[in-house]
Amino acid sequence: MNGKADPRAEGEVTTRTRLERGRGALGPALELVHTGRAPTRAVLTAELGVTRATAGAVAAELEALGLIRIDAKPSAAAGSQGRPSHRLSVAEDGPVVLAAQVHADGFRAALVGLGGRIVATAPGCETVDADPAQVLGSVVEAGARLLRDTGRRCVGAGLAAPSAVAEPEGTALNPLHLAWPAGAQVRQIFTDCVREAKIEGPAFAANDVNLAALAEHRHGAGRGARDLLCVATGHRGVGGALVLDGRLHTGSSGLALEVGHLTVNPEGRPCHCGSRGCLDVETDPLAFLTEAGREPGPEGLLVQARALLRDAYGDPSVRAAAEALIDRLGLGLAGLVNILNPDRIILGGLHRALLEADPERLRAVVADRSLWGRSGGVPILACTLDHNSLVGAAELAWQPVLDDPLGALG
Amino acid sequence: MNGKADPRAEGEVTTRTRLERGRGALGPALELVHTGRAPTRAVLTAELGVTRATAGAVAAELEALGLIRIDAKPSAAAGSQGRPSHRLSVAEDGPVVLAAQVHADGFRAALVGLGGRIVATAPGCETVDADPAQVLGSVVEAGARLLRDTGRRCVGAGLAAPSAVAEPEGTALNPLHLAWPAGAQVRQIFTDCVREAKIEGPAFAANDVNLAALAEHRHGAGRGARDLLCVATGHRGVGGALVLDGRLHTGSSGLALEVGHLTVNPEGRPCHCGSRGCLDVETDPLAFLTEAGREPGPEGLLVQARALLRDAYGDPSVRAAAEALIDRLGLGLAGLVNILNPDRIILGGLHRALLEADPERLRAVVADRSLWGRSGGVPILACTLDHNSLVGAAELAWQPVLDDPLGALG
DNA sequence: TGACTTTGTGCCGCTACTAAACAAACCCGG
DNA sequence: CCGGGTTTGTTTAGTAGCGGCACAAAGTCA
Repeated sequence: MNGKADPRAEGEVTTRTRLERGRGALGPALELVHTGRAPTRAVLTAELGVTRATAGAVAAELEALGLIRIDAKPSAAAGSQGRPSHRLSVAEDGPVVLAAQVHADGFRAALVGLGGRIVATAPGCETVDADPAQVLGSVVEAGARLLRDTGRRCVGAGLAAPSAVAEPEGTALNPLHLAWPAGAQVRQIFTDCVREAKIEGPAFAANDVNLAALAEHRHGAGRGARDLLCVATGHRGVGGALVLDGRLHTGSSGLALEVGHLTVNPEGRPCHCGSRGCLDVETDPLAFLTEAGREPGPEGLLVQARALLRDAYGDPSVRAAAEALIDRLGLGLAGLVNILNPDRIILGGLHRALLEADPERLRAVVADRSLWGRSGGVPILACTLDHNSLVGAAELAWQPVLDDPLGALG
Repeated sequence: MNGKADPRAEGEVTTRTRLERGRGALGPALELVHTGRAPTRAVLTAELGVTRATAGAVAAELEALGLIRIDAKPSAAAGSQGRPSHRLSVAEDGPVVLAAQVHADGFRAALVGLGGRIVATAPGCETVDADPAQVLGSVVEAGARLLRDTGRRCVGAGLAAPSAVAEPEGTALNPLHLAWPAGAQVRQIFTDCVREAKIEGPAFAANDVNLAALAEHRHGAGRGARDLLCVATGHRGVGGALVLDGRLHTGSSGLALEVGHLTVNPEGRPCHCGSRGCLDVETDPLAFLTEAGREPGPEGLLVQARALLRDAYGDPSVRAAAEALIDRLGLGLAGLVNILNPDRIILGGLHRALLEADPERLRAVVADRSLWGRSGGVPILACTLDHNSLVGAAELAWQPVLDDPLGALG
C-alpha cells in the first residue's frame, strides 16, 4: 500500500499515507466547505487552484478527520454533462464548539457544528444581576450539560459579550447593561469556567456585534463580501463591526468601529459621552418612541419600536419619526462609507427595522451624503441569521480548526 | 557540484541549484531586507521562522538575482560574542523602479531602488495646465531619460496621483487641483505612456496620500505599526490613508479614508460638499491664515502657514488660530480613532506643522474625545520621509517583486 | 453503441523546505 | 597562545506536499 517502508504501518492499514498529506491546503479547503462555497471536489479544485489529485486527497483527509462528509452516491447535477460529482458537506455528527452569549436580559448557550449549524440550545435564561464569574459559570455549565446530553466532541468555546472587549487583555470596557464592573476580565473568567467544566479546546471572547458581523459574513447576508460593514442597535447603544478579507478588524486594542458617537444631528440630544446628537442617542428605540409621541410600554423598547414600525407605519407621527431616524442613520452610514468604503452594509436591530420600513429612503440618504455618490451605491441589507452573535462566537472557536485542522484536532 | 545528474548543467555551472530553491520564503525575505528589518542572515532566520540553511539559501538566491548584497567581510557587532554576521543590505546597483508624482504645481520623476532609496531625480517642473496624457507623457519621458542616463534596469513604474483613484478602473475621481477632467483614466494613460517609452515592467497608479502612508509604513515613522493611520493636508483639502498588516486599505472601490468631510465644527464654514464645518475647510492653510488675520501672500498658502507656525507662534493671534485648528483636528482624529483604532497616527502637511507647534494639546484633545481615553493614547507622529508620495509610488511598483521575486524578474 | 465531457485516482518526480552534523569565526580565561 | 564556549554559516541527506500525467469511472448526447 505504501510503496516505501513505513515503520508505523501496523494498526491502521489504509488511508494512512493520505493522513500525512495535504497540510497546506487543508485549512482553506475546510473553510470553503464550511462556508458552503465548495459543494463538490471539482469546485474545490477550482477554488483552491490545485490539481484534482490534491483536492481529492485533501477532501479524503478532512473526511478521515470527521469534519466533512463525501456522499457515497454521486448526485446528478441537472442539465450538465460529464461524470456527476459526489457532494461535499459538513459532517453532521462531527465535532462541535460551545457558543455562549450574554446580554442584558440573560444568557444563552448552544452547541454549533461546522457550517454554522446550531446543534443544540439551552433554553434562554432570565436576567441575572450577578457578577461575571456567576453569569459565565452558569452559561458554561448549561453548555457542559448540553455536551453531556448529546455526547459530542467539543473542540473549543466562544463567548459573545455585550461590550467592547479590549485586546489583548480581554477585558470588558463598557458593560453598561450589566451588573458587571468596567474592566472585568471576561476572557480570563470565561476561560477559567471552561477549564473548570472540563471542556476541551481553547476559549475565546469578543464583542457581540463584531461576532454577529463575522457570522453574517460567513453564513448570512454578508457572504462573498470582501469589506463588510455591520451596524446594529440593540436595546441600548449602537455597535459596529468590520470584516476585512474574511477576518474581523478589531483595531489595535479591540476598540475599532465604536460608531455610536458619530455626530448625526448637531442640534440633537446630549449624549453621555459629553457631545450631542450622537448616533447612539439619535437612532435608538427610545429616541424613536419619544419622537413618535409614544410612552414606553412594558414589553421592552426595542420590541415596542419594531412593532410600531411594522404595524403602524401609516400613522403620520410614526412615519415622521421613522423618517427622521432614517435620515440620521443615513448620515452616519454615509460618514462610515466615506471612511471605510465597504462593499456591503448589513444592519441589525432597530436599524434593520428602519431599513425594512423604507429601504429607498435610507439608500437615497446614504448615496446623497457619500462623496461622489459612487460608493453610495453600496448595497444595504438586513441581517439574515437567527442568533448571529451566537453563531459568530462559534466561528471564533472554529477558527483554529479552520486555520490548521490537523494541528487543532490531532 | 550537483550530486544527481542535471540535464541543464551546461552553461552556468555554479549557483544553479540555488536558483531553483527558495520560492516560498523568497518574497518575505526580500521584504525584510527591503524594510531594514533583517540586517543579517541570523535575524532573517528568526524573522522567517525557518532554519539557518533555508535563510542562507534564500539570501544567496536574492544576491544572485542582484537584489541584495551580502558583505564579503563579516562586521563585528560590538559587545556580542560568537561568530560575527555578514551584513545584509539592499543592492546598490540593483534594478530600480520608475516613480512619478503629479501635483498641483507640477510633477516629478525619480528612480527608486529597494529600501526606498532615491537613486536619481529629474528636476521638478513648473505647473502644467495640460491634459493627463500630456502631463503623464512628460513625466514618463523624464523618467525614461533618467533610465537612459543611468543605464539601470527598470522593473516597474508607479504614479502618485493628486486625487482619489477608483478601483478597479483606475480613474481619477476628484482631480480638483488640475486641469484634468473628473473620471480621467489615469492608470490606463500612465500605463500607455510607460509602454510607449519602452519601459519594462507593470505600471500602477494610486492616490498620493495613500502612497505616502505606504512609504512611511515601510521606511519612515510608521515602521512596525500594524494599523497605521495617516492624515495630511496639502495645498488644498485633506487626505487620509490606512495601512493594515502592511497593505494599503483602499476599500472596495479605492475610496476609503476620504476623511475631509468629517464634521469637526458644527457652526463652521460651508463646504463645497454641501455640509458645513468639514475637516477639509476647517483645518486647511487658508482657514489658518484667515483666523490668524493674515492676508494670503504670494508664496503659496501652505508655505506661508508653515512659516507662520514656525516663526510667529508667540503672536497671540497666530497662537489662537493654531489652537483652534488643533482642537478641530483633534476632534476629527478622535472620530477616526473611535472607528479605526489604529496603533499609530502620522500627520503630514499643515497637520504635521500643527502637531509640531503644540504636540501636547493635540494629544490631549484626541485622548479626551476618544472613548475611554484608552485608545486616545495612540502615538501621533510627524512624517519623517522626504518625498514620501514618490517613495510610495515606488513601493507600488516594487510590490510584485516583493511578492514573488523569481516570477517578477525571471 | 460509441464519442464526448467531466470527475476522480494512482504514480512519479520535483521543489522547498527540515534536521543534523560539520566548519568557521569571534569571545574569553587561563 | 591555546582550548572551551558561543554564535553563525554550510553541507548533506531526507521528506512533506504538491504538480503533471495517464488512466479509470460515470454520466450525456447523437
